[in-house]
Amino acid sequence: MSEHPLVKEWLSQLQANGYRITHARRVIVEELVKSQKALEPVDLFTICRKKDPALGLVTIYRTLDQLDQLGLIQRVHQADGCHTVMRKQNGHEHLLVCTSCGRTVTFCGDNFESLSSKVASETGFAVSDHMLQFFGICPECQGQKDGAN
Amino acid sequence: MSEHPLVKEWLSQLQANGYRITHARRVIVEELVKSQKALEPVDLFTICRKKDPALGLVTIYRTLDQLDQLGLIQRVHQADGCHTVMRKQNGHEHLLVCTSCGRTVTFCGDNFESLSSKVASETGFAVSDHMLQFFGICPECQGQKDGAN
DNA sequence: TCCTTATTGAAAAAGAATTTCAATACCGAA
DNA sequence: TTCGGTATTGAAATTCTTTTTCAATAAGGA
Ligand SMILES: [Mn+2]
Ligand SMILES: [Mn+2]
Ligand SMILES: [Zn+2]
Ligand SMILES: [Zn+2]
Repeated sequence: MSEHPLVKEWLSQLQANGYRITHARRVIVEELVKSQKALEPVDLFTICRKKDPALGLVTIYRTLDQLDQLGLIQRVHQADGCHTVMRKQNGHEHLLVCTSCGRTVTFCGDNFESLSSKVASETGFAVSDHMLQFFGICPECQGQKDGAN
Repeated sequence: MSEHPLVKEWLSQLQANGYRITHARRVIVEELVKSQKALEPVDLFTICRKKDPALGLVTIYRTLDQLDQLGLIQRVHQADGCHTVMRKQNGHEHLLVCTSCGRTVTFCGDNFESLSSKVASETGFAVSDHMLQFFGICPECQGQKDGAN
């Protein structure tokens, strides 16, 4: 029952940017914040509908756009495209994604300082950002396939 | 006029996998191999149509699928999705993508050996792969905005 | 050259995302 | 608390992308 502190934070951010706090937005934010899986818009729609049967898919798309503009969510890259989203991690955190079920965990410890400046000077590009993800099979999915584990 | 050696290589690979070498496939492969930019299917279609005005967009999609299955191309991740493709680099090479024009160069030098095994043991995931891209502005696009450079 | 069949492009269909619009819910001002 | 302006909503229509179907064609081995 306890409300995830990020929900309050996100709703405040929306409000601070001139958006109203509506029932639809609250439901969507709650589900996005708590999800441990990368979700497609239509997945999120299905989940949110259980809390608000009148919700429209179009509101999912609109709200995702808004949260994206506020930098609160990110697309998750997978072999077949970037159709899922998750809440954005801190700058130094990246995603490890289960290719079987979409479950994610985060990790940090990458350090591209020297590599990116080396690449920048060699190519003339002004390097401003990076995207890093690890892929693998989560413990639960390993168990299902291997039997006893 | 000289033909890119990769064209021959890709066509051989297609043939080795039971595909016929057709005019459409040759044109598509030539353009993909030579492109320095990440391309959307419809971009590739427009480009290839200049060499083969009868080409159908559906053949672009089909050929991209085949090349993808052979591991010859990869999706390029960008902030708004993964709608573009490029030829795949060697395992240790990654893409630096211009967020303004899509031009790409490659770099290597990342080393996730120890990080990925650390993450694996901490999370229980079987980590098998990673995806890394750098983003920035290429020299040409820098010049256009800044004036003299 | 001939024959088999993989491949093709057009058209239709399916799927995903966006736009339009009238009804409604939010929220600040009385 | 009520009221009123307007941001937000869901349904429907539209647009954009990708896939499927199918008859005609072209690749390439015999
Ligand atoms: Mn990082
Ligand atoms: Mn690497
Ligand atoms: Zn899993
Ligand atoms: Zn991606």
